[in-house]
Amino acid sequence: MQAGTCLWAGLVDVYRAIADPTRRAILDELVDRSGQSLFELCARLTMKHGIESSRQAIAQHLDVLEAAGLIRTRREGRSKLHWFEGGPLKAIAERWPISTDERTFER
Amino acid sequence: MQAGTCLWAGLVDVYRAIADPTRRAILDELVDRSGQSLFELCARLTMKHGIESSRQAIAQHLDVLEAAGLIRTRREGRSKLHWFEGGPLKAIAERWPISTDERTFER
DNA sequence: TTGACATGCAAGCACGCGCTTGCATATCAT
DNA sequence: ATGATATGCAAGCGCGTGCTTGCATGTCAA
Repeated sequence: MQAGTCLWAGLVDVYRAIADPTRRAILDELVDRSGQSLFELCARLTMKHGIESSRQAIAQHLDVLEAAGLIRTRREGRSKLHWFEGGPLKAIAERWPISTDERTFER
Repeated sequence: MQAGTCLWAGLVDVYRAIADPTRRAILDELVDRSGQSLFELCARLTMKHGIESSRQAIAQHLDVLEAAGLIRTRREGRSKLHWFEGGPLKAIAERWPISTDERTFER
């Protein structure tokens, strides 16, 4: 996915990115603690979220999230650190009316 | 999907429901005009959104959206009318911080 | 009742997605 | 230099997903 299916990297919309529960947990983790590396994420996802995905699987999820603009990255030595980026989520929050008006059930 | 894969109907989360572009267009349409029937939706999706999915395909999408709690339905004669329901979207809007603070990129 | 209209149900299929496996590259300590 | 650490790249696989096809059920007008 990092390469075999690396045709995306632009055709990855935010909606599909957050469709996967593991990717949502990654976002939760990065909000809780910024600038984690891949190894840190793997460890804490296993500890706190009960996720047992492999390192490669997590790396692929990170690629999808980055392609969707939901995380920013920066190399630091031999590690790659990751930051949460909430900007793209605005589109979702503003697209449909959230509040439920009872009158909407009438014609 | 309406039956063959009708094991869901509860294990359909909101995130997966809005992952499909056709389903998002359906929500847009129902927000724009409440209480549409399946036929109305098919027609207007083709007209305004350039979607050429079959009636059965749209019906299956509606099942997914209803299972996710994103639409409510009501039978009216031989038609089944559909209403948008924004409640489940709250979970998404409130889960992660939307506003992008530049300091988040620092450790 | 009969036919037309609107939706429901079921089975099968092609493709994408997430995962694994295996190896390659890059950086740091000794 | 050498090994250890951390990540990158590529190919392949199983399964879920969305779609199609075909028919059944239900509702209304004549």
